[in-house]
Amino acid sequence: MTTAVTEWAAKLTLKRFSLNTDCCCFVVLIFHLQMAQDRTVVFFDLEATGLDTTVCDIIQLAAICEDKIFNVYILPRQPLTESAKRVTGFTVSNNRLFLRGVPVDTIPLAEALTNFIAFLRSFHHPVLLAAHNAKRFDAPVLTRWLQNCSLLQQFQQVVSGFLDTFLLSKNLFRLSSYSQEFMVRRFLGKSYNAHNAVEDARMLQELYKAWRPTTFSVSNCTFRAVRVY
DNA sequence: ACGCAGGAGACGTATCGCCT
DNA sequence: AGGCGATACGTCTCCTGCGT
Repeated sequence: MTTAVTEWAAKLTLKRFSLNTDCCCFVVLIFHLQMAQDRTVVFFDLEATGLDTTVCDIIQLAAICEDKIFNVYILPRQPLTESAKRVTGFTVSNNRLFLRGVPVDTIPLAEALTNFIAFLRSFHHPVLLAAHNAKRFDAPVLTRWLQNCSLLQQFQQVVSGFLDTFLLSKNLFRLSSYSQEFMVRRFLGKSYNAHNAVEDARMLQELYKAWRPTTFSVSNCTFRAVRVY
């Protein structure tokens, strides 16, 4: 806590703030620190039919916390974009989902999300969901589908917020690239099966452990699960 | 008071990079 | 490719200090 306040004070000296702004900063700081402390961090990743977060379908949803793993596949209603096929290795044929040509078992999306919430509920509350680029991609997509399936309220009872490890890494280090694949090579010295949701989540957990971020750093890159309209 | 130079801050715009 | 925050860069304005 002392370190965190020192970091904050150092940041404040960089700019001139009005009294009101200082007060607001302090309130926000306390709020975020409370959010970031005493929480279970669950690392997750999802693969989707494309990059457009407003329309894409979820194909794979995976999460990991220590050695507990969650992983499900969902048959999308819409075709994958060519780039999504190339990146993820998923294809759809005859109403079946294939991963690099091998068929995988799928379940309905609502069931997948319900099971996901049950998985999250098995941990000490509240849960912080961490993903790489969560703010721009994973969180909006997941939140949109939770709301579509009328599961957002249940989800919010378990999950207090999202942590974006992309923003976290940018706050912590000066690197030439902040892609997850690059950082796994840089910090863990290994290559892995990138763009497989389970492996992405697993590597993210290892990276997080290697980084050992302070509560303050984590709180800076944490945001609430927001209702999408 | 006036003109000038230099620094800091506020903007606007362009580019980069991340996710699938 | 689509979206968007972060970053870099250029320009403008304002303030301050200094010499005349």
